[in-house]
Amino acid sequence: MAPSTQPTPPTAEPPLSRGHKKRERTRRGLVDAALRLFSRKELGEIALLEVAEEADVSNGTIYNYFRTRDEMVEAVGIAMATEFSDAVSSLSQHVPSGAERLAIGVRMFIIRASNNPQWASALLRVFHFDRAMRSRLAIHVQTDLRAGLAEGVLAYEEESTAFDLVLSCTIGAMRAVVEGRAVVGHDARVAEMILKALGAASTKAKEIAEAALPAPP
Amino acid sequence: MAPSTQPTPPTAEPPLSRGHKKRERTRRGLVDAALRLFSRKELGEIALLEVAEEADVSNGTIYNYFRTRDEMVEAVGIAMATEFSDAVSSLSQHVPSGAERLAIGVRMFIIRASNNPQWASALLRVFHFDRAMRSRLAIHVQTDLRAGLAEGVLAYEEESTAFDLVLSCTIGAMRAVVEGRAVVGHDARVAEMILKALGAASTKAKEIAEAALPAPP
Amino acid sequence: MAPSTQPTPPTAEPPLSRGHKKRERTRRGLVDAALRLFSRKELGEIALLEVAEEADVSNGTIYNYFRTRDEMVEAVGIAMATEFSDAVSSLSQHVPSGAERLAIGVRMFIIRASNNPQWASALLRVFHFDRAMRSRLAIHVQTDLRAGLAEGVLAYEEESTAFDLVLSCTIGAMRAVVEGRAVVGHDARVAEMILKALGAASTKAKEIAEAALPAPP
Amino acid sequence: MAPSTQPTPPTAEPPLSRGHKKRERTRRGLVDAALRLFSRKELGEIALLEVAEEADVSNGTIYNYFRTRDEMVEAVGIAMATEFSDAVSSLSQHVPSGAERLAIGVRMFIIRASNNPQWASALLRVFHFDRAMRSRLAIHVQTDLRAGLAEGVLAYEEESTAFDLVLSCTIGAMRAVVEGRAVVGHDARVAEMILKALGAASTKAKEIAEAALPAPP
DNA sequence: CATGAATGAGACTTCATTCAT
DNA sequence: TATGAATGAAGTCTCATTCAT
Repeated sequence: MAPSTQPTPPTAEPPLSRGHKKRERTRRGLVDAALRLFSRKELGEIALLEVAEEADVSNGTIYNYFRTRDEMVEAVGIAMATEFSDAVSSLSQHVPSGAERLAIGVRMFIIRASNNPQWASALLRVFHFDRAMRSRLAIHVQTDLRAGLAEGVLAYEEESTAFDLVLSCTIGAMRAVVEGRAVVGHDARVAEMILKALGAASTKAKEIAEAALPAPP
Repeated sequence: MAPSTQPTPPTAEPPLSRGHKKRERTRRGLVDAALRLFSRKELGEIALLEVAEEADVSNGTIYNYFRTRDEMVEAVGIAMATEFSDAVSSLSQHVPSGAERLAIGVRMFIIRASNNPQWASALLRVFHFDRAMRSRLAIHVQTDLRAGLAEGVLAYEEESTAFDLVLSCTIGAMRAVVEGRAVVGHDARVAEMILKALGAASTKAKEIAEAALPAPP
Repeated sequence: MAPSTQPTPPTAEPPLSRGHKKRERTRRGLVDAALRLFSRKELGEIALLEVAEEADVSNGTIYNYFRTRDEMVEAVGIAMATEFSDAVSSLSQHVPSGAERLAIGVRMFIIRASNNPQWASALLRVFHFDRAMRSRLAIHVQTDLRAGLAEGVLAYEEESTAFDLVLSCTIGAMRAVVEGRAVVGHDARVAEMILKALGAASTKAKEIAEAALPAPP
Repeated sequence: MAPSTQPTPPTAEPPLSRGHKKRERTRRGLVDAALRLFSRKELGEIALLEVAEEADVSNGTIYNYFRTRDEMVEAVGIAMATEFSDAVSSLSQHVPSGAERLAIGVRMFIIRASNNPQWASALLRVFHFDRAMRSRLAIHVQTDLRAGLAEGVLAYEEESTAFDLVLSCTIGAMRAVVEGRAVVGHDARVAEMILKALGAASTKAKEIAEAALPAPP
C-alpha cells in the first residue's frame, strides 16, 4: 500500500524510546490494515475484528490505541488526508506556474489512481464523507488557482466554485480509472478540460496539460 | 411472490384489482420511507425497524414485500434512478440545441438540490455506489453531447471523458449546495464552466448558461 | 418463587388482548428469572445471557422488554419492592393497634425469610442498593409508629431514627435467618427487642411480640 | 520469592531489608488505593487498571503482589477488617462497664461515619458480603454484652440475637449518616435505643448513652 | 396480509491476565 | 521489580429474519 512511507511526517516528535517505537509501529499497522480494508469494502461494513485480523493483532489490541470504533475511523481518515496532502505538496514544489502546478496535480492523482487502484478506491470512499480531507486540499488548490489567475492564464469568476470544479473533476476521473473506464491519455485530457473550464485559452490549456510531468518523488 | 414489475405506477397499467392497488400502495410507502431516511443517514445505518416505523407498518410487513434487506435497498436504488431519469427527460423535451439542453439539465439539478436538499442528499449517497444510476443518465447526456458537437458549439475529444466531466461537476455542485457552500447564480456559473470545458467559446458558454430556464414541469 | 402470585396488582389495566397477555407473561418470566438468580448471586455477577437462559428465552428477547441492562435491573427492583409492599399491606389490614401491626410485620418478614430463603436473599441484596424500595416501606412503618405513639405504647423521640431502627433490625434478623444463625422464636424475640427500643414497657413488649399471628394470606 | 538477598542488619529490628520495606509500601499503596475506590464504587465495578492508576503504578505491577484479582479483593477485605477491629479495641480499653463500652462503641462508629463518610461507605459495602469481618466484631461485642448482663444493666434472652441487633442498628445508623438522613445527636439516640432493646431501664439507658465520650485516640 | 414476539448471529467493548523488555 | 503492550474470553447490545397468531 502507498501509505506509511513516512512514519508520521507533519509533527516533529520527541526522541522515541524502544517502547514508543513499538507502539507507533502497531498503531500504524492498524491504520494501514484499515486502509487496506477500506479499499475493498464500504466503511460501515468493516468489523473491528477484521481490522485486527488484517493487522495481525487480537481484537482487544485495537482498544489500546483507539477508545472507540469511531475514533479509529477518524484516525484512518486523518492518515489518508495527511498522506494525500503530502503527495500534493511534493508535486507542486518546483513548478513556478500556478496553472501548471494545478494541471500536474490533477494528472498525477489520476495517474496514481491507475497505478494504485486500492489507494484510489479508499480515497474515493473516504472523500465521500470526510470534509476534513477536502479542506486539506483546499490550501494547495487555492494557491494554484490564484497564481493562475495572477499569471493571466486562468480567468474564473468565483473561487469556491472553481475549487469545487477542480476537485469534482479529479475525483470523477479517478473514479473512472478505478471503474476501468479510463483511456490512454485520460489524465492530460481531464487536466485540459479543467483548465478550459477555468478560463484558459484552448491552445494554452492543451499545451499545459500535455507538458511532461516532473519526475515522480 | 411476484412483485409488480413496474415500480412507478403513473404510466398506464395492466388491470389492477383493489388488492393489488393496496399492495402497491404499501410497497411504495415502504420505498418512500426508505428514501426519506436515506436523505438523513448513511445506508448502512438504517435499520429495517426504522423503515417500518417511518412507513407506519410493523417490521414483519416488510418481508411481505421484499425477501431480504438487500432486495429492499435495491428497490430503493431503482426508484431513485427512475425518478432521476424522469426528471432529466422532462427537462430535455422542448429544447432544440444539445448544448442548451445540457446546460439546462445541469442547472436544474443544482437548483433542485437547493430546493430539496433531502432529495439531493439521498441522491449523492446513492450515486456513490450505484453504477446503474449513472448509466441511466448516460443516454440523455450522451445525446446532448453529440448534438452539441454536431451543432458546432462543443468541441471535446473523447466522449466518455466529457460525460464524466459533466456528471462529476454537477454532482460536485450539488454537494456544494447541500453543504451550504453555494452562492447565488451557482447553477449558471457551473454550467458555464462545463460548457467551456467541453470546448464552447467563452462568450457562447456564458450566453447559453445564463439563458432563461424553461418553466418548471 | 414467591413473586407473581398477582400478575400486576397495583395498576388497574385495560382488558388485555391475547398478544398482550403473552407479552406480559414473558416479561414476568424474565423478571422472575432475574429474581431467582438474584437470590444466588450478586447482581453485578449476573449476565443477561444467564437471565435469558433461566427464563428460557433467547438473549435478544430481553431487549424486547428492557432497553438496557440497567432498566431490567430497575424493573426487578421495582417488582421486588411492589411485592414487598403488598406483603406488608396484607398483613396490616385487620389489626387495630399500631404497635401490634409493627410487631406482626417484623415477625412475618422474619418468618417468611425462613420459609423462603431465596426470597429473603434476593431482598437483602436489592435492599442494599435500592433506596426506592426502602421508601416504599416507609409509609407503612411510619403509620404504625405514629399509631403506636398515639396509643401510648411506644415512646421514641425521633421518627426517622425509629424507622431506621425497625428496618435495620428486621433486615439484620432476616440476614441471620438466611445465614442459618436463627433460633426458634427468633421472630418474636426480635420484635420484642424492637418494641423495647421504641420505648415500650418490658412486659407490654413481650406480650405484644408473642401474641398469635393472624392467619397467613 | 521472599528471602532478602541482603545480610541481616546488625540492629535488633525485625528483619526488613530496604527492598522489603519498599515492597510493603507498594503493597499498602495498592490496598489503600482499592479502599479509596471502594468508597465510591461497588466492588464489581472496579477495574484493576483503576486501582493501578489510583495507586500510581502500572497495571502489571499489581500482579507482583497479588496472584489474582480475587486475592487482591481479599486483601482489601482483610485490611478493612483489621482496621475495623483496631478501631473497636482502642475504644473499649479504659471503660470498666460493659454497657458503657457498648454504647461508646456504637456511638463512635456512627460519629466516625459522619466524619469520614468514605470510610463508612466502604465499610457498608464490605460488611454486606464479608462474613469474616462480622465475626471479627463478634468477640468485642460479645464481651461487652456479657459484661452488661453481669453488671445487671442489660437483660436480654439470647446472645446471638442481641449481637445481631447491635450490629444491625449500628450499621443502619451508619447508612443513615452516609445517606445524609442523620440528625444531631443521632449517635446517642441510637445507642439509647439499643440499650433499651437489650433490656436496660429507660433512664439508665439514656444516662449511659449520653455520657461524655472518651477522648479520641 | 399484518402483526410483533422471538430468535441468534455478530458487532462493539471491557478487562483480568500474561509476558517481553 | 516495574512497565505497558498484547491477549482473548465474556459481556452488552443490535438487528435481519422467522413464524405463530
